[in-house]
Amino acid sequence: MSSSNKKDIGVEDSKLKSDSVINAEAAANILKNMPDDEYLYDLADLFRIFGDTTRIRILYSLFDDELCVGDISNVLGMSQSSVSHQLRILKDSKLVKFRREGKSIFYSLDDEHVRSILGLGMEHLEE
Amino acid sequence: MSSSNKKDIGVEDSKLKSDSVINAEAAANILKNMPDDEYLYDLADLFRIFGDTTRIRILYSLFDDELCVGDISNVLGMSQSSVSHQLRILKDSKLVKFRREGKSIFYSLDDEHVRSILGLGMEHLEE
DNA sequence: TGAACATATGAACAAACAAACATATGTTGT
DNA sequence: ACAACATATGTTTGTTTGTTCATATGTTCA
Repeated sequence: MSSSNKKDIGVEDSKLKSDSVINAEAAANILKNMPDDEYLYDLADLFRIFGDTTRIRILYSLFDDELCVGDISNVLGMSQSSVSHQLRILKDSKLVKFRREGKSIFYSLDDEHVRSILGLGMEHLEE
Repeated sequence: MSSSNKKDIGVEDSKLKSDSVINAEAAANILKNMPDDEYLYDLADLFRIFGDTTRIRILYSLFDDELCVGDISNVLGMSQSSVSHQLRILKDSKLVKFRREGKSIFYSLDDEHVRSILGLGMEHLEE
């Protein structure tokens, strides 16, 4: 804590917004409407998954169809180990699912949120 | 959702590595439909911004109304420096905008994508 | 059962990053 | 111009994290 949270509020301004610090009631209201910290932590965790180029590329390679690990490695020109490590992260976050077929394991996007989140991100970039 | 059309492939395609299941044409098609690397890098950059609890909390504190830096510090119980550093990152990514009013600088969400991206993330968590 | 193949996992290392501290920039009122 | 205030920024530091290498697990087929 470094600054006081009270100052001379403008005489003509009865609304919340002014050129001074908000009051304690408004602050409490903000905190009340905010999800609890654990939830926000999970949310940040989720977006952190999307925050890596390798994982983004993996997700995009799975956009239309499932692929096995070796295919992803070949398509993206990455090592099998690296792809597998990242797939585990994507799997733990329920962003991809998998099915085994013989020696291969096929990965695919787990739900529609993945596509829509990627889509919204792209929309934001186009501005 | 398509999922089971990759069986008898890769056998006669000598260009493929041994662990490939899809053929070269399919692989080329995936790459063709994928945004270029620079774009994907920007996309990962954008989501990385959301991938931190501090920034998520800042964004949520701005969900309904603008706030100045000191208000955010007080509401979230964080140092002014830390908030300011993170606001710069949010500002550079066009996730928040600001206006000066006297000594204070008021920050607010820059566009509706911020709210919708957060919303989609929350939807994904509820499953 | 053993060999070949496909994927997963553990450990080590370097790069990226957020928080803390100190300091600088910019604004207002006296 | 000076003092007080609000915010921004440079630097250091401890932590997180993605990649690589080596190895383990698991599957198929002869």
